[in-house]
Amino acid sequence: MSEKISTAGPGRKTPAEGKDTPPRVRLSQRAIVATAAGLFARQGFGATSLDDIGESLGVTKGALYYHVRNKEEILKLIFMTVLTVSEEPLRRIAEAEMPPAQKLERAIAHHVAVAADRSPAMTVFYREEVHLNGPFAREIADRKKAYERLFEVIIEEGQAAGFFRPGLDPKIATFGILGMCNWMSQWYRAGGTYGPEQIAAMFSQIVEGGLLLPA
Amino acid sequence: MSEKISTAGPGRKTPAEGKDTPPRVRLSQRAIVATAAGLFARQGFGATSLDDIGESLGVTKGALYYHVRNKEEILKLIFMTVLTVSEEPLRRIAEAEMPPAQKLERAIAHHVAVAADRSPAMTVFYREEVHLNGPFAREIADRKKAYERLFEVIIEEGQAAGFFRPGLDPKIATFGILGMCNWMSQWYRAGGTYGPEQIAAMFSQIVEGGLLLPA
DNA sequence: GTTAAATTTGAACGAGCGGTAGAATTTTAG
DNA sequence: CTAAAATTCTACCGCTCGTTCAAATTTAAC
Repeated sequence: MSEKISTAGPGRKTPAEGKDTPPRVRLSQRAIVATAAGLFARQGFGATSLDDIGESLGVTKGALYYHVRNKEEILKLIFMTVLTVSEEPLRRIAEAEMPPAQKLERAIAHHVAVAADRSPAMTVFYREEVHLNGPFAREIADRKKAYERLFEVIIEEGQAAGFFRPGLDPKIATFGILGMCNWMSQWYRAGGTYGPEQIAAMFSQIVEGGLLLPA
Repeated sequence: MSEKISTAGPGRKTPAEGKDTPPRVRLSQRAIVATAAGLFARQGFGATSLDDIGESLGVTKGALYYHVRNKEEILKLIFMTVLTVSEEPLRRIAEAEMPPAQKLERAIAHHVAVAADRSPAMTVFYREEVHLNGPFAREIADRKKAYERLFEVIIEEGQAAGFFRPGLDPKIATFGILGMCNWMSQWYRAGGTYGPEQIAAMFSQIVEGGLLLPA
């Protein structure tokens, strides 16, 4: 799961590299994963062949196997990417000293930002989880649950501090909030009417204040 | 898309049938679709073979082809089922004479009820849409959009009538609400702590009143 | 330029799957 | 019981796809 992540082998660097050689994208594990994420998001994991991925990269599928163990590993790497990008920032927000409402706002903003920024990977993350098996599937499930738990705790704190409506199950509220955000993978497109910040603001408005105007 | 939906052929009825013969489940299009929905939801469309479906029904895969044109049609029928069950009740709610808040509550309750009642089909509906193609894909997309539009209108009406917070884009609000509900396919299990009505009530509470207590 | 490592190619294999057709079996009507 | 219709089974075909591997090619170091 976490062996060699090195992208370039020994015979890879040009003398004048390291600051000005971005013309052609060298085949690498990262490039494969990024391209595959896009294809998986658009066509589905099962419906995307290694030939497809190779073609998108201008390479034969055989070449992929030098950088990646097999198709499953590509999928695994996509999942790892999403979790890696998501977990730590949220943990920092959860641990920060802040009024609950602000914590929740930032957590939502963070989650929406990731959903927007890593849109294809996010789509794969929440659609293709069925294709994971063995201990890795377990690991992902656990970390996902831990991630959700952070939202839960924020809500619990808000309730305990008397800021949030009591009696509302924090688990369900969390499911609702994450549902709102994660559903973005079904409609959000970069360059649309609203950017991530605006979407996050609207979601926060709904979640905190509700649609109803005070009578 | 809508040829023979008949479940039993001419040589099908037993003299004493029609009110007391439910012991063994006869193979039928409906049974195939129901079983397939469960398998598709659990393993994914692409990862479920016709052999799997046949085995779950105690039948060879060849038998399936007497009731269904091909694998794709099974998927199509699942989509039709979801839409058929969802559309009309929501339309009735949208057209009813009711205060906007109540309309929204009923719409949410309806959607949550469908999500809970048709959980596997719903999971397939929102996960395997990529596998549709041609005019059918278009039809589904259009009807889905029309369904969302009904929520949108309810919110617009609420804003116009001065009950709902103005300035909030009804499209985004709709995405948020439907996201909350549809996300149930990722966590809801029948027999859990809360039933559909309770979940719907909590979602309504969040969407209408928000988490924040009036200061 | 030469050499060794790194990377890619091209071809092939084997498994699994969707689909098909005719034979075989079951069911219903008379 | 019999014939016809309905339903299921068995066996098979062709195709796609993931994977492997030795050969060919490119790249980097000296």
